[in-house]
Amino acid sequence: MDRVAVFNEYVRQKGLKNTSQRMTILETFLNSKSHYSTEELYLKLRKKNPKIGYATVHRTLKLFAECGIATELNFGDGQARFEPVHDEQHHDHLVCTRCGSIIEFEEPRIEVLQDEVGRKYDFKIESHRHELYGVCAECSAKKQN
Amino acid sequence: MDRVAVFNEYVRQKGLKNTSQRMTILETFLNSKSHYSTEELYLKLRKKNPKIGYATVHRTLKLFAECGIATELNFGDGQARFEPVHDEQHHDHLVCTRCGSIIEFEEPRIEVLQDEVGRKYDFKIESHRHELYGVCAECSAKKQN
DNA sequence: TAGTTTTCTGAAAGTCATTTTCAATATTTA
DNA sequence: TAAATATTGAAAATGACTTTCAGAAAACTA
Repeated sequence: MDRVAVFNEYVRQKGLKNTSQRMTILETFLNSKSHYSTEELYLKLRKKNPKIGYATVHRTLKLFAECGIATELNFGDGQARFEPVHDEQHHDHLVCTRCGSIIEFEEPRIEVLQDEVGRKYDFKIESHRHELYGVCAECSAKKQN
Repeated sequence: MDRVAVFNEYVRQKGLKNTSQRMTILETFLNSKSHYSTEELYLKLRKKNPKIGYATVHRTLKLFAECGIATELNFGDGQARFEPVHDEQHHDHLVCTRCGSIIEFEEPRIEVLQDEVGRKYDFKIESHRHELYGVCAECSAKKQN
């Protein structure tokens, strides 16, 4: 079931309504680069439809996260970011503290060790955050300021 | 060099001043349980000195993080938390989403894999965040609500 | 399909943690 | 000790997010 279908099903089951705004936001969200903040997506959406409100974008992104087609991220810059959930393997992020670029990485062996930690503490892991902050290859190559 | 000395040295080198507020905050911070939010530490400090201001507590905690004797944490509850840096091995956190309790864990093998990820992407890792969210043993044992 | 019910929307106001401002105060330097 | 400079606390400002509310839109019902 694709993500649009998942969303429609969620809306139906919850007795919510399927509005044109929600469809526009969903479409734009799914076709965007990952890791948009609410603000960024809002600005992008305004170009398509200048009347769309920030609150609606925000509420809709929350709704996406709720129904499992988006993941909320937070890289410590004080703005929530959202990325579409994809079918591929789970990934975490490298965040460049110079240019803000975000690289996704997968490391199944870390996931295994995480589960091990959970078992050790009798802790039921439901989610995790794992981010590596530093300087990306491009920024390292540039002259130091 | 202990953490008080590190702080004094930092203050000296930067041409800052060593005030009684900073000393009180440092002392209280180092002798507290980890993971205090600014608000929590502020309330605790007010009992010692009711005239101390929130802004001063906040500024001083930032200063501690700056000079390396505190780590700023953020567990997604919208409040920054700080913990004193200790000499022991680096640790990360298990955060219970029911009761808010925080368990520290160490897993050197994860650190090794992290470094490997960094090398793979030619990324200079400076810091990281790794948090596992879920239900702690105590909350699991309690009746479900 | 028209009427009814319910949810949505966008603008504006509110919230909350954090950050800044600024005049008074304290520390450090000369 | 005076002069220079940094710090403090209260209050105001900021900024991301959240709520409110009246009008608009969607879904249900007869």
